[in-house]
Amino acid sequence: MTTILSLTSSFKFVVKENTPRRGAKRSEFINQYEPNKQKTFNSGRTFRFQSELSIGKTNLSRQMEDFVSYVESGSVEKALQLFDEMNERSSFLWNLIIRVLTNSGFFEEALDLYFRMSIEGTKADNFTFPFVIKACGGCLDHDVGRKIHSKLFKDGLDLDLHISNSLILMYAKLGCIGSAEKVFDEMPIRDLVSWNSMINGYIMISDGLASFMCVRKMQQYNMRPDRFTIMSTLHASSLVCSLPKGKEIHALTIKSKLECNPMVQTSLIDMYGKCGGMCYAERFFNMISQRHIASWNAMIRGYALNGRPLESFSCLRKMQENGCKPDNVSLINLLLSCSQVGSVLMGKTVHGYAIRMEFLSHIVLETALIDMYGKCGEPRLAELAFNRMHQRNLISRNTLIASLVQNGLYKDALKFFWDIWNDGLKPDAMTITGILPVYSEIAQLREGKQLHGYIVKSGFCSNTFVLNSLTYMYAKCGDLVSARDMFDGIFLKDVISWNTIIMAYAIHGYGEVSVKLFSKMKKMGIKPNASTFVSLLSSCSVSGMVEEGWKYFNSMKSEYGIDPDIEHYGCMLDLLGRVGDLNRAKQLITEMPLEPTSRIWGSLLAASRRHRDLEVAEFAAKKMLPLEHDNTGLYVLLSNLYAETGRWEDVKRIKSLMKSRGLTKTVGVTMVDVKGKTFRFTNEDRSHEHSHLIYDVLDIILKNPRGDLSKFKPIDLLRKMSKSTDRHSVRLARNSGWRFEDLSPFQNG
DNA sequence: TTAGGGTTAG
Repeated sequence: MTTILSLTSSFKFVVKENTPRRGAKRSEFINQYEPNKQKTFNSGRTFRFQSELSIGKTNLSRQMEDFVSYVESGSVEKALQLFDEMNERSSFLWNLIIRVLTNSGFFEEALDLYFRMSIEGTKADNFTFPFVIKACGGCLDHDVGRKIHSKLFKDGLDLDLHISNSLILMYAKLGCIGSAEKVFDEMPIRDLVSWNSMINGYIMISDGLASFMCVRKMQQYNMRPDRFTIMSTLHASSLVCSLPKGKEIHALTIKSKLECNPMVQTSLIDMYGKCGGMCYAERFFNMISQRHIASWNAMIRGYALNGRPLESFSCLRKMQENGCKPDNVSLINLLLSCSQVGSVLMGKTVHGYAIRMEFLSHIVLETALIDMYGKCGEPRLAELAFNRMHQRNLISRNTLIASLVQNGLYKDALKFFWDIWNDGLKPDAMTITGILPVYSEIAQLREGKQLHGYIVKSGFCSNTFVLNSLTYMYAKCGDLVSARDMFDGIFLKDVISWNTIIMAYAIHGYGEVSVKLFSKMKKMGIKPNASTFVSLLSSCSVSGMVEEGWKYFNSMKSEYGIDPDIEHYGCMLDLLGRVGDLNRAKQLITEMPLEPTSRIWGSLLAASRRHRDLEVAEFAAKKMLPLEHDNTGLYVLLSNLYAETGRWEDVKRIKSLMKSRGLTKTVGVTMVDVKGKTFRFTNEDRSHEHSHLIYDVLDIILKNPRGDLSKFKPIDLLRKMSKSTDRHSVRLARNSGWRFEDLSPFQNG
């Protein structure tokens, strides 16, 4: 027989360990508990097992008393030490030790002790299983969970009230809501906990409506809601973002005399914050006599979620004045406000405070720091914060990848993405949605397709977020057909899916299709948001649909209650500029209720250049210059316009102005991916050995805008090319056995 | 001894 001798406090972080209970042979399992063998768990705890020791001197009843008190107070280490010293362990003692481990979050250890219990000959009973099942849910161990359920079925214990209640929650935690419902339906007797577990189960899978329906059904069975029911339904209200529903539950809380419960109070503030009712949250919060830290934190978060970041900081000050010290959660919530303001200085202050108060390392806080640095435009600081973490998980990696992508550091993002596999982890849907924009930006369709293959293999194909990103990736990489395929394959299309496909057709110049898709979207009952109109107005712009453009622009406020933002005005200006209505464009700028940005003036400038209107161009440039004096594009645009109208003196003036201000022309680079190799080329670039050939084909392509190039067989192209004066390129093409897809512009990629 | 709990990162 082996016993646990001691629990060392060496917090060594073990990334992944295959515990023998997963499909291992029984002998292997027993083997790990050999005398003097040490075992480290994922939690970082290390147990050492030694041969049986006899103590015998201790007064048994006193020992038992101490043991129970350690378990009651959650003193895991002391309880384990005492458990270790006990010679005879009844199922009662085993149940207690498994209970304390599970309730302290040592799920893996609790499961190991459960297996040891049976090996040592003590039978698990109806008191053991609720905690063992909870441990399975805690460490998301689907296999063990199902195996234990089968064993319970065989032993006839599966219908026990407490065991069934635990099974409902375990299945919900594992995302198997169907299994949870089955357990619930088959229960011969259900108590309030059963109903609460099912209600909470729906919350776990983010199904607020199902949760409400379950509450209604529960009331039909004459079950009166308790504080757990109230907390869950408040959570459900936040999930469906329904303030009226939340208020209804607040009324029920008062009726049920549960309003004074601190946890219910926090849930109420949280619900109001998440449903956009901060005034109700404030009113309620001011009524509370004894404010708990969680209530303060819920207020701080509420302000951040409602776009009132500065007030979340004043709330923190008030909290401190009231003698309540901020904790990890307060700082996590504050970081959200820092990101909203985009103030890295405020973020650094929070970071510094966290270090001084010794809140680090804390994985959630550290991840929030990475996110803040990324959103504040400091990807290198995000990376630094990541590198300093003692423990990293998939979420912290995903956050770093998203931060790098947001800030255009695509190569670094890819490196961290591949590191996920190297570190033995598996990317999840969030990783995929984080990294996919990289392939869109660098237009690497081949790699993008490879990732698509991984998505299919990993079963993320039903995830709307993933499919939205794939739609965008294909559209940006020029493969509109695949983009449409992706969109059509989305089972639950959300507003982002529709916005993406509308934008996809817009960027390919098919504005009419975008408009049709918008009508379809409305028919399907999807409510457009501000981004929908950016996509839609861009579509009208690319296709020069002025009337439709105005119609949609005007409907934003009147039909959908959306105030046009600067981006929408920008789209309208692009549209007016494209059709050459410069006067109307100028009028729109003067009439708009927002302060024109350089983007707005830039749009007018580009339009006036296109229509060779020097007067409007100079007007726009004068307005733009104070806002963006270092915008090279502005100077270049103006200089080109002067050149086109033959004002060479002005061209010289602009060029010397650029020189004196230290501005150099930014070169635009186009990248083409051909057979796995990326080629970059710039305007008028003739560095490639086949540049004659390339320019000839380019000429053919340009003469066939919007034409279906696939119908051109290589021989046709060659025939067309043979008419070209450059015989050399044709000969070269024939000799090299050139095919259309072999167009490899410049091999300096 | 039994089950369910507030605010918390992408």
